[in-house]
Amino acid sequence: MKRVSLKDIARIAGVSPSTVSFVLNGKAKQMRISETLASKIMEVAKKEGYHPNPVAVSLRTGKSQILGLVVETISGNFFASLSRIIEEEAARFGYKIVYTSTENNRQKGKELIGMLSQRQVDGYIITPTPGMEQDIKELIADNKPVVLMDSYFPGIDVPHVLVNNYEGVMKGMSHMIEKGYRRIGFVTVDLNLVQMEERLKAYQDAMQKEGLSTDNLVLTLKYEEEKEKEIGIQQVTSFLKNTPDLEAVFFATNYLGLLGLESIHRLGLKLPDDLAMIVFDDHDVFRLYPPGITCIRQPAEEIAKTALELLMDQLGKGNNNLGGETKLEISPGLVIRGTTEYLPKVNK
Amino acid sequence: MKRVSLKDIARIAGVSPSTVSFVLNGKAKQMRISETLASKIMEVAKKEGYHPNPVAVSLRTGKSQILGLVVETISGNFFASLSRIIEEEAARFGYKIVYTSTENNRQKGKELIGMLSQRQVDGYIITPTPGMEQDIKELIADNKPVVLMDSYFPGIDVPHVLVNNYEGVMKGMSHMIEKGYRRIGFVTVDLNLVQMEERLKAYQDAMQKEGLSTDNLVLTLKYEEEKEKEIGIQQVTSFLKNTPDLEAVFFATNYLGLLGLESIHRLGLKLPDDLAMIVFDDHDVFRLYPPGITCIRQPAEEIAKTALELLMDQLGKGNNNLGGETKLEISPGLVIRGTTEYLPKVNK
DNA sequence: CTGAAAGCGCTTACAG
DNA sequence: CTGAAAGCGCTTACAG
Repeated sequence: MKRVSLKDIARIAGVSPSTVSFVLNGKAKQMRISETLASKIMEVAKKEGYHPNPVAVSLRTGKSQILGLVVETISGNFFASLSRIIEEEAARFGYKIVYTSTENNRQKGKELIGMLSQRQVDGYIITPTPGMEQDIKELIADNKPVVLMDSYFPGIDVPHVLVNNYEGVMKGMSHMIEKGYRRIGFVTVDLNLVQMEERLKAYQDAMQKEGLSTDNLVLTLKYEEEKEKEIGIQQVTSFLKNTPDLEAVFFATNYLGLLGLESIHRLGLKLPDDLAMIVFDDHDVFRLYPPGITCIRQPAEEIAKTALELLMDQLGKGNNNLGGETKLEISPGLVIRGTTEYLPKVNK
Repeated sequence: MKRVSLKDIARIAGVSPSTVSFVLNGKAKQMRISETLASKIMEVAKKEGYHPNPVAVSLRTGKSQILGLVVETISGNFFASLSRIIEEEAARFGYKIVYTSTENNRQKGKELIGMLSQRQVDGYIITPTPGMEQDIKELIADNKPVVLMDSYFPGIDVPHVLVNNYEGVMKGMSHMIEKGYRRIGFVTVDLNLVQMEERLKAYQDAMQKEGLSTDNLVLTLKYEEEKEKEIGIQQVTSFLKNTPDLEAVFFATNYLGLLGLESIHRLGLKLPDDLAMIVFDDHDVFRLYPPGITCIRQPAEEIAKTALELLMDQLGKGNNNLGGETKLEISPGLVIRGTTEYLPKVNK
């Protein structure tokens, strides 16, 4: 059962391949092909079950209708959500997604060059990690359509869409402060990424605005250590134990929040009576969790959709309704598990 | 900055394209090309930064080095884990992954035909859902390499790899029974899939073996209703409330477990004192959860790796160390959150 | 209005 | 040992 080719259709319809191609690509009237002939060709194509070979089209046109998606890790709710939505949306524009996760590359020292070298993708959506700057610059220099998600490099002028980290943390801090919390700790990681800096800054600003000191209230884990789960837990545990009068802790990432949960569990602390917790959540992980935790939730759907639109803009598709924007910040939602009642006032 | 082509390399090296092709494809000595010439060509290629155009290779050879991955939903820990591992492993064999989720298709009535019609993939790894039988048959008839994951159709002879559902539930039930639980409920969904049947059967067999009745202890949600989260929760809630002397509940899927948690929360029941819970977990979702829950965990990594190996076998790669096996069942792990101490004996 | 021809970048019989 | 040539299945100037 061989596939029927365009040439087959031409033969059967008794016309030349070019005519078939024009008709099938909707250029019939542009080429002034008679309605009669056009519809006859359409019919034959349909009857024979003709589907153009995308590989041949790609070779000829230089377009593959495939987008490269580079995420940190496909497992993990946030990135999985992003991927799912991007795939859905891309399909609407006739694009497929091939994805690569960078988690190994970073460790094995492999770059996403491997990805780049396969230049059969029409565009890239990338969640940047430190050290990827060079690769992205090459892409840009190569005139490849690129959109960054979740983070960006201040030095590189490329469209990116991410949650408004500063505003998110601010919202969360305001909420905590309003609830009466004063001694609020902040646990972060020394990843050299803008979003981490923004989050820390917002925390500091929020505290300062209230005239609250942040001395000894910030724990910054080393990135390498953080990944050693046990080491991370011990550092957080020690931080929680040795910080006097701690009333609440803000975890700057979802992963840190998990470390925090384990620490709290080990210390036998009760949420939120002994300690309240607030997390800049990757996504909706904490929906599983019992009350006593406040989450800043990132709107994965909005981020993903926007990123794809920005890419479509570059590819000349889409509605261009985003104009010349190259940076979009999306306000985060504030999610509180179990309603705010679970975050009691603190007796000062 | 145009890409260098094979022809360019040939010109620069002063040989014909064929020679370059042979050398670069490691057929130098097979074609009796002199070492000197070969290494010279290699050098030029390297110096010019030559990378073969995969699209051209694909058109010529009919192979794309791309595998199609069809999962139910990419968001969701289990499938995300599967995807990640498959991507990793596939990369080792030089394959990329393009994936499609079926969650929409099912609803919108679209089949994965869209996927099929793009026949530029070399093989398929598919998580089957009801109604996909016909598509899979076509693939087989078309001689496409296919491996099913997580489920299979008894009527179709195609390699598949999944967890041993029966044994998994058996293990879990034995554990509960050993702990002293007798009135154990079972919540499932009327999905017409082998794995669901196996799970129910194991529950029934386990109970029967102990001479325990299962009358009124099984709740089967309608698939459509299950998806309406609120309806599902209400049904489970009502089941929990109206089943007298219920000591424990076995949830047949992860999603059902989530409904169960919400129900338990709403009823104000305390885990595991008022009610113990056991879940056939999609993956490691419940690692987040507090003690009192027992999980049957599916070994995503093993499943994914095995599936890929089976596919590589069909593609003529790999080690063929799986022989002629076309069905692999993997024993599930039994994971108990917070150690078994959290599952107290029941006073009968 | 329509067809013959070139060419996208490779691979691989085939002929020396 | 090496090169000229065909061909994978399309698209698109170009010539009628």
